Amino acid sequence: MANSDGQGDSRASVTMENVARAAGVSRALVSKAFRGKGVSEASRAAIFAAADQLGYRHNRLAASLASQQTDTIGFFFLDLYNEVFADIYTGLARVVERANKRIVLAIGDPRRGDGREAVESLLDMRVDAIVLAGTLLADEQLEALNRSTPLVAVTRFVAGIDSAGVDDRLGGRLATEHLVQLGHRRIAYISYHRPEQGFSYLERARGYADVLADAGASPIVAYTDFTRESAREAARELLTSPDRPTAIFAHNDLLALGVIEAAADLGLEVPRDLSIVGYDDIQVGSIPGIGLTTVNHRAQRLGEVAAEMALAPRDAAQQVARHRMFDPELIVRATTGPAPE
Amino acid sequence: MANSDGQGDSRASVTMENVARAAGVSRALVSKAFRGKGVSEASRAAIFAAADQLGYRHNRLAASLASQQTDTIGFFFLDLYNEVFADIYTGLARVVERANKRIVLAIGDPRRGDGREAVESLLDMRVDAIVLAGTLLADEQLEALNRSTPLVAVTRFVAGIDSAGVDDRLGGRLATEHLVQLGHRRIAYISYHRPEQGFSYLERARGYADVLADAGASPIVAYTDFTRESAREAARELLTSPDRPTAIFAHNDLLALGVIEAAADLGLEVPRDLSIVGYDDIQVGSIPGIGLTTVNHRAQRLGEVAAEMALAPRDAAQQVARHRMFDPELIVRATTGPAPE
DNA sequence: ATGAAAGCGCTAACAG
DNA sequence: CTGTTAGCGCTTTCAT
Repeated sequence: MANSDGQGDSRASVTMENVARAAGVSRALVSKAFRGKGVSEASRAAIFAAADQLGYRHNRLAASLASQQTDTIGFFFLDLYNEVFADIYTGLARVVERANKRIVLAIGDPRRGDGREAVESLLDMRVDAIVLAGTLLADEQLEALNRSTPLVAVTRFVAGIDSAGVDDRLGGRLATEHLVQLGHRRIAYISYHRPEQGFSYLERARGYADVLADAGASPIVAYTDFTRESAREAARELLTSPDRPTAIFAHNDLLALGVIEAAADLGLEVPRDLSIVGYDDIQVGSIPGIGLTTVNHRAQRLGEVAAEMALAPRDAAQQVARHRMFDPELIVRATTGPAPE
Repeated sequence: MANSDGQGDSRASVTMENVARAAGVSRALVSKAFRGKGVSEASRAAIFAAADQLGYRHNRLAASLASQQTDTIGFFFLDLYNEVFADIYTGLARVVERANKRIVLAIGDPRRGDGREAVESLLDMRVDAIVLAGTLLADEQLEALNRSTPLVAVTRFVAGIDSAGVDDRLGGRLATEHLVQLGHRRIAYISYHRPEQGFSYLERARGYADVLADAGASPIVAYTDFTRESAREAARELLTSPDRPTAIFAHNDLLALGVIEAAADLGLEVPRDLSIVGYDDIQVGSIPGIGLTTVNHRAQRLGEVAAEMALAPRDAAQQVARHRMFDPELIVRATTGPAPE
């Protein structure tokens, strides 16, 4: 009795044709029944009965090919280790599901390239639109991609591309002002940088620079590759330099966690010896023992807004890109305190 | 000049047929060229030239439909907020990419159901195999699914299903013994429980019970839904009970973080007033300020092993399921200390 | 409401 | 090495 357990092999897939025959109707009718189109109650019943009797499973590949639409939104995000993307996804998924569409994911890796392949894979799948969070692609690359599939960038502003984010310059300012008010003057900024591409997520750095200029202090900037480990190293370097900073503003919370580690590595106490501010307000930052001061941009909402844009057919004639921008909010917790001395 | 920017509309997709015509060859040859089959150098060049001149993009939908294979592994994981899945994914992706296959993801949500729909979506996509991490589906459901598409369960053992994991009973024992050795007797366990399904991830709890029995102590168990918030509540309840535990062993690190929060909520100092042990050894657990004592199971490796199984065609005639089991390791950090008194 | 026929864009034998 | 001929499983007019 090799393999004859009722359910059968299921290797040879059951097709609509089979269901149609079993239900005594045409293939077209089965198709309609499955998509909730007008079908008589009798047929519908017969069809569904036949379908699950045969163990029929709708083949989305074939359906998408035939209908020329996938009803799917692609979502690329940079890093599975950065919780902020979970927030964005949560908001996105909520809206996309409500619209009865699907999401297909492509995950990048800040340690390995700019995620171009991951995004390409989304294009290959013929998604209706792509939402990008934390993309490392250059502006021109994004603009090129946008020509073949509508893009929505989260937390990133590029002229011709729809986007959702907060005013990062203001965010950078809030963070830095907070530190200045606490008496800090030697304030470093840990950023992302990809020299070969000639771009960065610059606005936060601008806000930082604005405030330092007003305070008559000079910027100290270190670069990372968007991983906690690299932030840890960058911070270590900063903190072992002759005139070490008394505060560090990290481009995001993940990097800030790296800074916290570096401080501990060097036996510095936070915030007594070093104040730290992040950006994103990820959940782990609020855990007692971390208590990270940060800038909140309501990532879930950004995901929702991005989803709405991705779902809304951009009006005819490539109208001008839509940019939705909100205000960030400073969240003061335990990693910031008065400057030493 | 409405929209005539060279690149064209790209709405009307370029097909293989177009490329073939432009290159002066047959459609079949284009197909071969794109799949690295034997094609003369001349044709190959002409084809690729024509292809990217026309902006051709290979349609995987059509390809999969025609070839009856997607070369894709589906990966379901429970929760985007639990870093352990990032580790598993990392290992999985490494192996799958090396094999030149693709991964399609389906993400669950412990707050909303058992992820059945997410897994179904993977089946709809006709993936070659599905790797499940943190699935909440019942054994029978998994067995049923396994009949239509090969499954590999990570960190979960079901008789008929391939799996990769560590000896959780041993892991539970290691964690609990550690606490007993520190003098704790009132040790609670925070678990996952889904009563309506009649199953749990039980092995860790068994290890815990084993040790408590040996120590002559009695178990104290609380249930959660696998979210940090619910662990926080469960712990709060435990910690405000008349004879509160001096130690809590959480089913995983994410839940342990919730316990840490609860302790802080109640003004309890860790580990002076309360010792905490997690399971998974996620990265954030090692951050100074958290320093979570935990059990490591090398999640990345589990992902790799699972990928290997998913890629290896299970031998003819449904042979017996393969189970790969490793040994867990206790990692002692700062959240555990001597029992009070 | 239902069915017939014509594809969607590609791959898979099989010839040549 | 190259082309021809059939489909893959479904959706879509367009009749009936």
